[in-house]
This record gives sequence, structure tokens and C-alpha cells, in this order.
Amino acid sequence: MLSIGELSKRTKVKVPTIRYYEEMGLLAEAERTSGNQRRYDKAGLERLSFIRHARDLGFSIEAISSLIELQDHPDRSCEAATNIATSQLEEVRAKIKRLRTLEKELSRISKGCDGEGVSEDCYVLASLADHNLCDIEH
Amino acid sequence: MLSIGELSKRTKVKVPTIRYYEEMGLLAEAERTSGNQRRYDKAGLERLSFIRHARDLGFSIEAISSLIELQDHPDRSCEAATNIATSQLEEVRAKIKRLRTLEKELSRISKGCDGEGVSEDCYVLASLADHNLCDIEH
DNA sequence: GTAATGTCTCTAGTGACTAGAGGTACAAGA
DNA sequence: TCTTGTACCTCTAGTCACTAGAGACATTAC
Repeated sequence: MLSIGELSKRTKVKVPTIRYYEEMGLLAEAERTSGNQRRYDKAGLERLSFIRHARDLGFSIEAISSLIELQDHPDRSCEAATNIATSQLEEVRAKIKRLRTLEKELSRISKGCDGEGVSEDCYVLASLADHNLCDIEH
Repeated sequence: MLSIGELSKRTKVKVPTIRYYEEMGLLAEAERTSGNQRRYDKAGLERLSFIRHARDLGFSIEAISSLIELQDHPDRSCEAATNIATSQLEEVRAKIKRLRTLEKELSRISKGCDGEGVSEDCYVLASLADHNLCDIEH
């Protein structure tokens, strides 16, 4: 049985975050010692690893809740899991697209000014003040 | 002179957000009518447009504060502005990089399961449970 | 037995807003 | 001039996914 600190080290999830996940219902309430401290078994470790991995991939707590629901019912169709993963993928792609636009614009703005002048003539500030100076819609 | 609602329409910044920016010190405290309602002039409109544009480009409130400081002191070197823009660009690039990794991984996971089986055999769930099934470090 | 470290609960803070309650001001039409 | 409807005011609390800190108790190593 692992203490919360040991579990934290193994999963690289911080101690308060583990407690937070328990509060949010992602982790089952842990067993306790006579002194009221949490103890975790292999199942707890695996579930936390699952959560951590899903969070790393950007899934929301809510999405992870749904995925765990499915995990706990191995007989259910996995369509829902695939849907969640697909919509997460779409979100990621949309974010990338938007960030690429920002990147272009920022790089153009940054290049426009060498930082050697005075702020009155700064192209960075001028660009931010006047959207018409932008090449791209954003 | 514009009411807060008119300013909101022109800049596409929501009314409570305008009040929030004032509270955060991004916008100067607006003039008031005898009945205590905010009124804005051209300078207010321009400043809010600046803020909105910078927020659209992902600058934090804090970064925008610094940029406004510079705007208000046209004699200062614009090096700081260029630095802020450059570091924002770097952040955007780092985010894109990370999201691309996620995209690859999610797309691989999604493709691995057609959603037609039962969750016990779902590749999406298996992948999330076991990081070793991942191709890429993330 | 004692000291150091770990753990407990609870509250509050983060960033950038958003929502809602309860009350007041303003503009347009009768 | 009065009324009605909309806009506006302040204030508090909620969002997401944690993070920080206080003050008290438990465990472990020596």
C-alpha cells in the first residue's frame, strides 16, 4: 500500500492534485489508516496513471470522468470513448490552426521593429493599436 | 461621448469585460455622467481597441499593462515592447509544438479503434491506461 | 522518546472573465 | 409630463484545474 506521497512520486501528480481528483470523483475515496491517512493499492495507482495520461493529452476532467465510467463498465460499447477522443483531436487541431495564424502575425510584428528606437515609433505598439496594419484576419 | 454599451458594440468587448479591464487598471477610470454612468471618448475607444487586439494575439493582461506603460511614455526605448512581443511569439511556437505532438498521438489513438467494439477491448482506453502504448514522448 | 517529515482538513488565490441579483438612469413614445 | 423599456450601476459568486498556506495530527527513523 502506498501513501499519498509515494503515489505522487510514482505518478508525478502532486499531492494536493491527487486529493483534488478524489474530491472531483475521478479517484475513488482511498482507504485510510487508523490515523486517517490515505493508502493506495495497485488499482489506485493505475487509475491515477490513466488520469494523468489523459490530462497530459489535454482531456478535461469531465471527459476523463466519462472515460472512467466506460472503463468501469467493460461491457458497454466503446463508441463514446472514440467520440471523446475524436472531439479532443478536433479541438487540438482547431487550436493549432488558430495558433499558426497568431504565429504569423506576431512574427511579422516582431520583425517590424528592431527594438532600438523609441516607443513612439515602435512598430509593435503601432500594430497593436491599429488592426489595419495586420495582414491576416484574426 | 460613448456609453459603455456603445463602446462594447464598437470594440466587440463585452460590457462586464470593459468594467473588468478598468478594475485591473488597463483602462483609465472613465468619466461619469451625473447619474454615475461611464462615458468614453476617442482615447478610451482607441485604448480598448489596443487591448482587444493584444488579447486576441494572446498577450496576458500583465503583458498588456507593460505595453500600455510604454505607450504612455513615447520617449522610452521600445526594446521592452519588442521583448514582450518576441517572448509571446516564443510561447505561441512552444504551444504549437506541444499541440502537434498531442495531435499525432490522439490521431493514432483514435484510428486504433473504430468505436464498434465493447469498451473492454477499446484501444482508446487501453492507450490512455498504458503510456507504453504511446509512440511519442509527451 | 524525540525530532523531522509527512499528512490531514479547510480556506483562499490564480487568470480572465461570466452570470446573476437587486437597484438606478436614461431615451423614446403617448 | 409621464410611463415604459432598455441600459446601466455595484456587488457577490461561479468557472477550470489546480496551487498555496495555516494549523493540527500521524508516521518514521534514529
